[in-house]
Amino acid sequence: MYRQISNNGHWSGQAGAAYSGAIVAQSGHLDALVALERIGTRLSFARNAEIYAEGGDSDYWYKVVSGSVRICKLLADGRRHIAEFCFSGDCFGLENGSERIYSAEAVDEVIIMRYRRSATEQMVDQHPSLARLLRDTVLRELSNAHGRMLMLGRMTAPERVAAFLLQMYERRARTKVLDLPMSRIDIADYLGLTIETVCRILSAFKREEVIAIPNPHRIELLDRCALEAINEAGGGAAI
Amino acid sequence: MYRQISNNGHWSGQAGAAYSGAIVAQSGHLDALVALERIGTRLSFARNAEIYAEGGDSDYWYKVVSGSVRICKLLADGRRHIAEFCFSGDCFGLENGSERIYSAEAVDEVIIMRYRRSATEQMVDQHPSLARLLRDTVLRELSNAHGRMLMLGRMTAPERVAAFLLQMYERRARTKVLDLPMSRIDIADYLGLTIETVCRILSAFKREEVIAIPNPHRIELLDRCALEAINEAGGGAAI
DNA sequence: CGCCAGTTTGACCAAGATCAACGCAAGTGG
DNA sequence: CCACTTGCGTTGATCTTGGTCAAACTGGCG
Repeated sequence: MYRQISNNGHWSGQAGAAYSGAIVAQSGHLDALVALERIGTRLSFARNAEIYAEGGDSDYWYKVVSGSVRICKLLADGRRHIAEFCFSGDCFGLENGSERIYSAEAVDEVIIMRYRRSATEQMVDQHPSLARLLRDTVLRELSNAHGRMLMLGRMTAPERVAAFLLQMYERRARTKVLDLPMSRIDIADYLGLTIETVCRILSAFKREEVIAIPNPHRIELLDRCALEAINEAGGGAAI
Repeated sequence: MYRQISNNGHWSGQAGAAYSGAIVAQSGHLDALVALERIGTRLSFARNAEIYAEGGDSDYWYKVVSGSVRICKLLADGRRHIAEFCFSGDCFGLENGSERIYSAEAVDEVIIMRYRRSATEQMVDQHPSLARLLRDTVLRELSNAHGRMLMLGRMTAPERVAAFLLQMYERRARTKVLDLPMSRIDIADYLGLTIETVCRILSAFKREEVIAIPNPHRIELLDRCALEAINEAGGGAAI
């Protein structure tokens, strides 16, 4: 049961103009976005630093500029669940209630934009297009969540790992060589498996020459079709 | 498959149940709601009828007036997954893409309101408050989905069944006597278990006098604290 | 070099799935 | 009215997947 979290992250105060991903990509609503940009603050966090804690106030929402973030929850008896990984361009921390149900942690070195919720609320009322943009972001998240529910509820361990690899392929670089910033424990807690099972299945895939594992954080997809076949059996990739 | 009852439903229909009235409950935006009402159509469906099919167009979204709806997906090899049960007041079919990823079916006799998406889109731009209302609805759904993910990924079978019973208690009548409109198979597919496991665990709860089962569709919560204790161990109820 | 965190592998175990039979109440048709 | 069917639900016996426990391996670093 080793699972420590190192010291805290640090700010780098200045408001920056870092553009990538979810909201910006599908825009065409530039004035609203520029205004949104103006109310954001740029922050940076060290590996394993806590971005916000379970139980804290949800006064802000965030957008990843670079690096990876995990949204997770630790149960009383040590079981952990990772609800989502967020990569550059992804939004997180958009919540309904006033209190965080999950915490957010930096998987590696992370830079994010932080937006005050109240300020966004006002802007959203003035810019219907921004409202729709935000709503679509949330709807996409909801659709992802449904895919993950299907995975956790009805897919076997190999199907889950295959789906995970394909998902990472789609969401990160669409290249044969996949670099995974997160640890095996993170992957296990994301897939609802144990670290040993994840290892064994990756090893099995390696044995079957479906993937290669030059080092633990780098996986090469040698035979993506094989992975897709495994995943297809379970109803298609989540996400 | 469905018959149209009358062109216009009425929102006041079933104010009441705790969880219900997603949109209505927190309103106070009457003009927008009345306008929304005007673009809705009231429909009714027979038990097990399909409200919309996987793969169909997502031109509409819906709100349950009475009865229960299941949002589900059938995999190629027969595995089935139920993403959500919707009871009176709940919205469903709000989606991002143009195509349905899940189907919706009537669990029992159901009456629903149907809203055209395009019409809603226009209204939403004119009524910022409605936009926020809709977004909050989706955010609540997202939060529920996260709870379910935790359950499917990290909770044991007894924890899931306990969580399910408590959830039904909260969402339907908050009375000792719980009537469950759905079948055991529906429950199993919702919890990511098999029908046999659900039966066995319900029987175990009955043996321990935590619940009584006067008939398959009626369960009495004799000892809600015991259920809560079981559920707590797994990180608290989903929803 | 030895230590430490993370990863991998093996042996064994148990939760839950699968397979099979039976119960039971609501139709249905003779 | 009574056999017969049909669709759930329940229970038992057995099997499999993935979890648990334990030990070995690897690469980085003081």
